[in-house]
Amino acid sequence: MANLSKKEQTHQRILSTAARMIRKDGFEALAVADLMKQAGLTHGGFYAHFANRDALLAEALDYARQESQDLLAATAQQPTSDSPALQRFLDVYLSEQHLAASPQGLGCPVAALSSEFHRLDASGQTVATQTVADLIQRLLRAGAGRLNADQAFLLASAMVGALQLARTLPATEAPALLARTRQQLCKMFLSDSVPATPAQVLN
Amino acid sequence: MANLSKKEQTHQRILSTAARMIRKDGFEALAVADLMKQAGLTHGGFYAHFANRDALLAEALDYARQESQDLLAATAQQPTSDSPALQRFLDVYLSEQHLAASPQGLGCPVAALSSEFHRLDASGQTVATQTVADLIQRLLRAGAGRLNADQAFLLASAMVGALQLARTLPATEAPALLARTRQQLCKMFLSDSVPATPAQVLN
DNA sequence: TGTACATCAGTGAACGCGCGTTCACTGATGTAC
DNA sequence: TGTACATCAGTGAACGCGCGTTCACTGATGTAC
Repeated sequence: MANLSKKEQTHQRILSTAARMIRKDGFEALAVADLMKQAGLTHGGFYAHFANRDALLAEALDYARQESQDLLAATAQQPTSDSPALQRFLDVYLSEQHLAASPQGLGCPVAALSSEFHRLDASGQTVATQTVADLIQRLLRAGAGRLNADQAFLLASAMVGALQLARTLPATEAPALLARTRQQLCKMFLSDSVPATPAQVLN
Repeated sequence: MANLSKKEQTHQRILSTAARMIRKDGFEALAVADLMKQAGLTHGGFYAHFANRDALLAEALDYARQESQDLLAATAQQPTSDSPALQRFLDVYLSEQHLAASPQGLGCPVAALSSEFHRLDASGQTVATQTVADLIQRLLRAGAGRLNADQAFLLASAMVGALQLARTLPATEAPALLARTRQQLCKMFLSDSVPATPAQVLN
């Protein structure tokens, strides 16, 4: 970040702004003039930084992916905790803060945008695929041998789906529901000794 | 359907068209003039049927909810099968056909649209909440005592998330991945006798 | 150190276009007598 | 049965607006001498 030219700094600022906007309001709602205004610029300069709006969307998603990855890594790798990495990942991902993140333009872009990925252009699709693969990879790494690829995919699906459904249900119930979902997933994927049939987990 | 007036028939035709369009391209992409054209009408007549575009979106989501509910009920209640209702529900929901449904404007509207629900207006939110609650209720009923509410929410999250993530991953891998996800979920939520720790299920 | 000039990131007016919405009108339908 | 009229679903021109994109220009920066 230190050796960026002024233009590169501006480029990053536009991307950072766009990464927030797409998570808040979706890809389609992002207007070039609005983006540039929010980044403190005028709309004409946009095309000195990006070939067109579609290219910006792909770059912004990639920026959000990295940002979210850095944040989750930083939060989950606090050395104070001695719980398993996967447990900490679940705690952060299914937290009340993360539930509230995407309306603020923060948090995991998959949870914010996954049902819109298939409308991106070809290069956007590539970034989207990588973003999903990234999330699964991070779970695999956090699982540290506890998970295989299929289990990581299922866990990622459940986590992403849980955030999206919880956001749609009444705000009064959502946080508690999400907390209980986290407990279920922890018991299913983190208890080595205890068998984890749902009936046993919850009754 | 038999006793509908001509205007009511037109209304249903617009809704049916809109329900397909939103699942295919999302809420934001639906243009009033395009919708009316696809329904075989001119755009001016739109406002004799709906207060405005937002009201149409809410009604179209509700139409898609009912349509998807009817279809799933019909498919899953085939009397030829003697497998549990929940198993049949999972088989249909995580099928290759359902994976391919939303790009065609068919299938479960939650799987097609869940990350866009929070951008609907107030009455749209109400329908969205009901649509999600509906999906969970159908799982509860299909579970027939096997599931409690929290388990149904987790299962719904996993199913919706799995479809969305599978759609983003390479099309060559997606169907097989989804099939293995279905197997995992069946073993986790349908085996009464066998303990279902993921490690045991898959290794 | 001071002046002249090239570079180029960012500006803002302008473009063609499609959007949601309005409204005066048309023409088919069905009722009144 | 036949004519006159009211109803009203649907038409299509028009509106103001914001969109993505273009491009001639500005003015700050840094290099050459």
